Amino acid sequence: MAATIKDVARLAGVSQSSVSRTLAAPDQVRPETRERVERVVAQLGYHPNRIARGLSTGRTGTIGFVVPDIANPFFPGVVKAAQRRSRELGLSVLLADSDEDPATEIDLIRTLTKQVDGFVLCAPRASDDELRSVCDDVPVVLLNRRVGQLPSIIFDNADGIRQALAHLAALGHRRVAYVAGPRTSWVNRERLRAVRFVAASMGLEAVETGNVSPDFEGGVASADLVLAASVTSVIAYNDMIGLGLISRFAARGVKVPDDISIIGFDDIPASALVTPALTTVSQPKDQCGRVGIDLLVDRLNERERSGGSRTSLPTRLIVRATTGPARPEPPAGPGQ
Amino acid sequence: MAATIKDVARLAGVSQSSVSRTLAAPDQVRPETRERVERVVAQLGYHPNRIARGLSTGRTGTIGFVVPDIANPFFPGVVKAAQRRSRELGLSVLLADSDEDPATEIDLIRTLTKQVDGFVLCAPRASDDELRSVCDDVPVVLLNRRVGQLPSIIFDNADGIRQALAHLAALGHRRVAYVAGPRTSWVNRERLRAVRFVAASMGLEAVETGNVSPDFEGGVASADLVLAASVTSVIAYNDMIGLGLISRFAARGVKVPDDISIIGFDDIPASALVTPALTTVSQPKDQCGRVGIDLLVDRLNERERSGGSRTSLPTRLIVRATTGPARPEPPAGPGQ
DNA sequence: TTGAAAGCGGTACCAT
DNA sequence: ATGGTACCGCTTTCAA
Repeated sequence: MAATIKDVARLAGVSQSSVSRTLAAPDQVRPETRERVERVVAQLGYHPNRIARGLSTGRTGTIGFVVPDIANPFFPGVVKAAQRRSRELGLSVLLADSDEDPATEIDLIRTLTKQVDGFVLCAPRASDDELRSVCDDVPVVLLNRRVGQLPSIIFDNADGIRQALAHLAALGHRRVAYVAGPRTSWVNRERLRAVRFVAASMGLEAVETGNVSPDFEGGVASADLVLAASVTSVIAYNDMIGLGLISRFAARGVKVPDDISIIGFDDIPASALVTPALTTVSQPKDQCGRVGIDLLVDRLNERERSGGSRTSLPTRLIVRATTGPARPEPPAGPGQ
Repeated sequence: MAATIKDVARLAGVSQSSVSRTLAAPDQVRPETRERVERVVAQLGYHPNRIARGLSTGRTGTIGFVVPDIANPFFPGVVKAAQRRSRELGLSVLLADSDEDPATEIDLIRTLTKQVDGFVLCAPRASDDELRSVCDDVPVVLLNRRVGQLPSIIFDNADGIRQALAHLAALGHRRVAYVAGPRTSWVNRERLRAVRFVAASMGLEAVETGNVSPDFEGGVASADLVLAASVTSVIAYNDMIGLGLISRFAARGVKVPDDISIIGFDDIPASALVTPALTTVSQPKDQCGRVGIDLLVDRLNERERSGGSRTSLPTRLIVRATTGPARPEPPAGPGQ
């Protein structure tokens, strides 16, 4: 079996207390003693049992990280960054996948609550009220979701939309479609609002083609609607929809970007790999994951500051091959 | 604070032992007592502290899941399945990302060892010896890697290669290139060996274009080599390389699949999204993740069976748009 | 069937 | 500076 603090104490001829101190507060122990302990620690390859430590300190050294769907290409990047940052801080990450189900999400959190010091909730699907109630029991940081004053990190969606629309306007586009994601999505509402507001302020005409599922199929399904809308450009709720649009446009012989320009959101890995590569609004996933951990750790340490800090991360337009100058005339829709 | 077993015991007017029993072995307590306890449990929303339980039982209810790179599109699918299965079994998953670094990997495992009941090591990068030594301390299941008799789950790479080559042969191809992945990769060696063996047995001519990094850039870099090899078809070590090939071929005006057929490996999500969609050998990621957990749990329970069970999962060719009939003449390479 | 009590491996307070 | 010791929350003998 692995060595315990007792073994170390015995072999070093000191008390458990001294061993514990040597590890936690080396300067509180005489160099002589310290060295003796350290030698034994090294010799035995002793590593304190974090579980046991957790029991007495109340701190587990573990952070719960909840995502709706780890297979969704947006999340791995965030998880990776969070993971890396946690390691730097000597923390572990307990990952939980809620399968996009609000009930599972809450259930997961409740079950794990005592195993972790706090949670980073990535784009949580639960209701505001549920989220609030969870926060009463355990420190939480929200990613990509804002609920009251709870500490959260979001991306500057409005500015992303602004950059996208400015880009299109500069290319001479006047009519742009917005393919909306799930009606229930907080982020979708944010982007939709921004499209309306910014388009108006830029003198662009924004048309909405309705809500679709935020995946490839959703994009495929909305492609014909977009065409029928006689626009020269389209902004998709996310990249998966954008990819679906590209695919369906190709199948219908609509040239991208000659006939129509496409802009996605998220900059998922696949966007750079397709042909033509998708112009997209990138959200700094790594920064998001890192800051998420940092914010949570801050809260863990400074228990006094109960007022949540709300952070906004910049987005950045990445121009690739799906955007180009507007055609003089919009492409003919099927019914024209 | 959250309720403890003491609170429940006091309110129910019984001992801690009875509460513990009510939860662990309900049939060992008088129905009367049980009901009283259960009522209080419900009333207090009591959930046993898994950390504390872990201390006394030596079981944490947590499984360590180590991946080289969660951002590698192959892994999220596996993780998701493992996650789901763990949840079904009431287990939690501690995810660790080694950043493709063997040293980090081992370090991670050592640190986490006492926090978990066992590990599932996904395509571990460490050496055979290191892996063996780890296994002395904690139950481990290997995914996509075989080390001696250690319990492991691999895919039937050879059969995947066989299916791929048979498909190409049926399309009339006679010369096929294999774009190899990292020389150090266990899986690459497996596939390379199979290519040589199976091609020979089918009367196909296999040419090797050398090792490249297993990513998009690797594919791009090898595309011209493939062309110069005057083959009509190519099998890539993995899909990312395949995607790179598609991209570079498109840039060079080489038509896929008319001029050359491409087959990838892994069936990562992006493969289905690109145009033309990539024909690929699919490995059942979900099954892999699920079985990985099951196998580990088996070992956890039946401590006697120390002989490792070695499982092989079937692979399946998914024909999409990058494979077609062989051209009568191979495309002209640059130097011809 | 039930309760008392001894750990599990640490931490931290209190003396010394 | 060091050692003794009472917990942390739960499980698990061992008696009753």
